[in-house]
Order: sequence, then C-alpha cells, then structure tokens
Amino acid sequence: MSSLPSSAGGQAAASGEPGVPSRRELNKAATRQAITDAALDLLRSRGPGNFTVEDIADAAGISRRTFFNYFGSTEAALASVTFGFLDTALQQFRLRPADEPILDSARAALVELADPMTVAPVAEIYSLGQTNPQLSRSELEAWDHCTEQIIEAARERFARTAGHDIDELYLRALAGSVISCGKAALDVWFARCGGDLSPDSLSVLRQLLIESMGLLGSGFASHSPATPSPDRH
Amino acid sequence: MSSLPSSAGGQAAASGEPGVPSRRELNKAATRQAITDAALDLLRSRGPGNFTVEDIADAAGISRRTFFNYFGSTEAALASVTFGFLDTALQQFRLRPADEPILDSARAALVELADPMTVAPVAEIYSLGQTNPQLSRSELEAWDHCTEQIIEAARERFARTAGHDIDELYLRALAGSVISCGKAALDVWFARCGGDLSPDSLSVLRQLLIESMGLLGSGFASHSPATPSPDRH
DNA sequence: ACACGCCCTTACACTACGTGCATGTTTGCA
DNA sequence: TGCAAACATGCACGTAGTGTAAGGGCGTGT
Repeated sequence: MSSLPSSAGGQAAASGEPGVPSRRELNKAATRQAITDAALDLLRSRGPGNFTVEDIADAAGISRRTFFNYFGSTEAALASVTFGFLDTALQQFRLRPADEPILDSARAALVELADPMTVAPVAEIYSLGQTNPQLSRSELEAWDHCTEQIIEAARERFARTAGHDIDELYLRALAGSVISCGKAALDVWFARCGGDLSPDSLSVLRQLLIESMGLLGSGFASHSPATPSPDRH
Repeated sequence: MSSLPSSAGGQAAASGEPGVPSRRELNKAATRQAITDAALDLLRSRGPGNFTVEDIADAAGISRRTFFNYFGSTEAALASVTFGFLDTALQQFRLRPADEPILDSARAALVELADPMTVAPVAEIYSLGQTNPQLSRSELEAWDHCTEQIIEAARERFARTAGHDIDELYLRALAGSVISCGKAALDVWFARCGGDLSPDSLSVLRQLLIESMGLLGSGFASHSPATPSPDRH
C-alpha cells in the first residue's frame, strides 16, 4: 500500500549521494548554505560576537524564526564548517583497507586533510575561535562529535575483522587519542604558521600530523621531549 | 609612604591557602558554595534543564544579578564540581617525582581519583550530563581546560629535566591523549557500572584507568585485531 | 569612635536567544 | 485540480546575560 515511510521519492538525504534530489531537498540545502555563508561573511566582517542571529537571517534573506529551524544557534551554523572538515577525515578513514593497522589508517586520513580546499575554512574558524569562547565551545563539541563517529567507524571495522567481543575501552581510548593528537597537531601548526595556507605551511601541517600519529603509535616512548626526532631528519 | 598596592591585608586569594581569610573572602566563599549547592539540589530534584537561574538564586538566597557575578551560566556553576575533580587530579600529578616516566605519573594521578569522596559528585554530574546537551557541553569545556593545565604542568616538569627547547607537539599530543584515555575509562565505567560508588565498582574504575594508560603507553598495539596476521589481503 | 572609601549586592532596564503556536505559502501526490 | 504534508513566517513569551546606578556591609586611616 501507500504506507511508505513518508518520503516516497527516496531522496538520499541520509546517504551521501542524492540520487533524485527533490525540490524541497534542494531548497533546504540552498537555504542551509545561504545561512552558513551569511554567518561566515558576518564573522569575517564584524568579528565573533559582534552580530546577531537576526543579522544572519537578514543577510541570508530569511526570517529569524527560519534560522532557528535550521540551526539552534549562531555557533551551530558556524560549526557546520568544522563538521564538514571532520566528516571528510572520517570518509577518508572509512576508505582505508580494513586490515591496515588502525593508526596507519588514522594517519592517512588526517594527512588527507592537509589540503588547501579542506583546511581553509577550518583554519579561519579555528583562528577566530582562539579569541572567542563561544566559538571554541562549539568547536569542542564538533571534535567530540567526530570522536563518537570515529568510535563507530572503528567499531564497524573491528567487527569485520575480529567479529565479536570488541573492547570498548580500547575503542574509546584510541579514538579519543587520535583526535587529541590531530588537534594537537593543528594547535602547533597554528602557533607556528598562523593558519597560513601556502604549500610550505601545509607541508608542515602534514608533517606534524604524521609526527603526532607516530608519537601515539610509539606510546610516547620516553624519548626526551626536547628532541622531536633527531635521527629521522 | 602609604603608596601600598591597594590590598595591604594581603589576603591570599590567588594562592591556594587563605592564611588570613578576611570577612569578605569568607562571605564570597560561602555565597559561592551556597550557589553550587542550590544548583546541585535543583539538578537532583527537577532534573537538568527544568530550572532557571532565578530558581537557583532564590534557593541560594541571593538575587539573580548576584548569581551572574559569580557564574556566567547555570552550567558554569555545575561545572565547578568537575573543575574541582580535575584539579585534584592535577594536584596529584604535580606531586609525582619529576624523574618518573610521565605516563606513570599520569596513571598514578588518575588512579587517585577512584576514590568515593572524589568521584561521587562527578559521577552524578556525568550521568546527568549524558542526557543533557547543555551540561555535556560545559563538561567538555572543563576537560579541555584541564588539558591545558596538564600541558602547563608537563611543560614545567620537562623544563626542569630537559631544561630547554620543549617539543610542543609532544606536550599537547600527550596531554590530550591522557585526558582522552581518562575520559574513555570514565565512559566505559559509566556504561558498565552506571556510576555505582561501591568498592567493587571503584575497583573496576581504577582498573580501567590503569588499563587505558597501559594502552596509551603501548601505542595501542597490544590487541589490535589488525595485528601481525595479514594473511587476508 | 567616626568617617571615608571600596567592594559587593541589589533593582531596574534592555538586548538577544530560543521556542510554541497559528497562519500563509510551497511542494508532492493522487 | 484538489488535498495533505512540509515549510516559511510573524507574533508572543519566557529566559539568559549585561550595563548601570543606588544602597549596605566591610576594611582602613585619622
């Protein structure tokens, strides 16, 4: 009968590929994009904390009420940028072969992020977040959300290889540590390069990501922290 | 002459030990305590999100405006509980000998937390935070703040042993990973014991903390399903 | 002891956030 | 074409958080 689960069109909203994007889907996506664009513009022009939801809605050509239909707050609208970034990382991770050592997969996925197109928006949000408590809070949330997703991704992978009886502690500790190391690499990169997007700078970021994964993989071997990696290069 | 730097009384507000707590200090401390107590009471009785700042102020016998003189939000008032918990861990860490392997210090500091008096309030906040987005956000903030402090503590320690030129990436990656592993242990503990404070349960927590530090120290190599058995692919 | 000055509390007012609700408009489907 | 669901919008309301100015307690100097 016609008791289909509401959306008979079968729009692939949940999956990644929109097979037949209906008009409504397109409108919603466009509005969503307009909101984040407007928010980002205002963030750039007025600085964090110097504009209101009404300003965003106005710039996006919608009502204040509609804004809240899409995002729960200004920060949530901005956080979607970070979410996109982290989702990219996650996608990369899922593409890695299941029998690869998991830290290698993580490293590979993270290194993929050191790409101008990918880091540019995050670098911007990140640097702005350094001086804005509101923003940094939602950033934390985004990272935490990503951790949860990594846990799921890793669980899925282990379920395929080990099949059963997955060590929850191992999963959560690993995922959290990977994210923390990635964040540490980003922190150091920003401190060192100030969010510069030049090839040299990105190369530094890539190196930092690799290095941090190396530290994690070696259990932070009691090598003196005063010597980054003297024998390597 | 009388050009003293204002506070001639020299109240030790900045340091930890109030040698001669003035009346004002005592009043403020009492008010602060009254606020957190009232907030915690309301959290227990009405559940998260079902009371306002005015309710807290009312219960604490102060005005709404005064509440905001002490805390920036309801969550901040509750978060002070978590801050106390994490500060305890940090204190323990600082007490460890500087020549001890840093992961051993971290493990020792974390294990000290598996104490009824210490975990009790956190367990409560934590379990409530599981179902409340607002709370969990401020919890994240507290953990992040603690990470920053661990970085400082570790930097200080390394400065004593290594003296100079500290690897910032090592510091941040390590501190973040330690905190993540501690959080992972707490997560698993809650999932397994539901915040039970019995000796048996606390023993489990202690074991989980030790185990997570062990995973970190071994580079998560121990029982990865993708261990040296790449016969498949 | 008295008065002065500082810190803290409080009341008032104001902006902005976030949500429920009712209404008008668009889209999908029969 | 007409109906029903989804969506945008305006309105109203409660709450959060902050600036400001007045009043009371507290420490201090004379």
